[in-house]
Amino acid sequence: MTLLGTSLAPQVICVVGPTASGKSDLAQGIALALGGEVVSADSMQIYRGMDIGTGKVPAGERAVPHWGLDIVDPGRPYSAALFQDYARERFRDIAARGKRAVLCGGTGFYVRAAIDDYRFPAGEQERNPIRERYRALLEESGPAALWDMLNSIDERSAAVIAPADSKRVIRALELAEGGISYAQQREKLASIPQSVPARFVGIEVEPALLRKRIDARVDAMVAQGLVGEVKQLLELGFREGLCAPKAIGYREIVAYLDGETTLETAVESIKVATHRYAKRQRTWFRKDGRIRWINGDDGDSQRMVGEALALLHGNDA
RNA sequence: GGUCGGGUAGCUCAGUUGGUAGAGCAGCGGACUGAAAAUCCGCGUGCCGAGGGUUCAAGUCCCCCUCCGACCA
Repeated sequence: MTLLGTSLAPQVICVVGPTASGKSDLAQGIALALGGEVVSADSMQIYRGMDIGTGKVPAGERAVPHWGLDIVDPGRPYSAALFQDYARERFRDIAARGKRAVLCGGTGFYVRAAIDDYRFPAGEQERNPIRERYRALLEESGPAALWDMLNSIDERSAAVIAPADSKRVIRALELAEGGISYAQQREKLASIPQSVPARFVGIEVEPALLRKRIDARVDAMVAQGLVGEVKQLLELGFREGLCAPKAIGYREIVAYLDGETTLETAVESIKVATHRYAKRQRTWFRKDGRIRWINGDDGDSQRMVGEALALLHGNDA
């Protein structure tokens, strides 16, 4: 919208798909071909020091600038709202230099926050006393009591949130204190307009094949020193973080280092958790009609880049 | 070779006094406006190892075969 006026409106190219589908290579390949720069939309790659387990493209393999990596310490909370600001700043900056932004995301929520007209209520802060209060309440009274509470304050929101979904119950309570209705926000969801000019390319991989690829990737991460990486993070107070310690691959290795499981079962759990994560990603992206899908079964990124470019050009005005 | 266990959903197993089967995990489908790799919701037809028998009716009882495990030789 702000970039109208040129026939060459530099649309952001979004590369999406489940983990291990080959997004990073495809995004970089497209950026290379178009003189672009990659902006990662990944809720875990933003953290410094979480490299192996998040599958960050190693610094030595970055042929174009990569943004959205290592922007915050693992102890810090982060959010889709912060990413929205960050990504849009990057888009502007990249465009100002005459380059093309290639958003590469596995975190569907972040992709939508960056591209679509999501309006997050103001007032974000690092330590959220209201949230902490409700969290404490959840601890002592349980999920049902919390939901009942929401139900008495904001019936409509309670109606659309499952009683066990404490995270959203808390968020709705928070919003209610500020006079905002969670339910009302949610109703607008379906009709949110796109606010950043963009094109979408998605990679799909046959599920059974993807699972095998994920398993191999997890084994490779362990071989590359995932355990050591987690140890180092723990020394830096990794446990205190709100989001980062929940990352797949990290929480399981922490459990192993705490002596709660064997390395073998930890690795097995990482694989299973990643399969499920890929499933959720598929579900998320599947419903987005803007995405043009290309097949990534063979993992041939050269071919995928060619196909993606053809697809993008074909639609170009 | 013999004795005892056991062969039931992809995996681990339940299955009451015989009335054609059910959990967990996996998997699949879905939701998702400040945590999203998070959080939550929904989905269980499988030659009950093969064959024969008893019975109105067998995963469940009897016979035989077969496979796995343990023990005895």
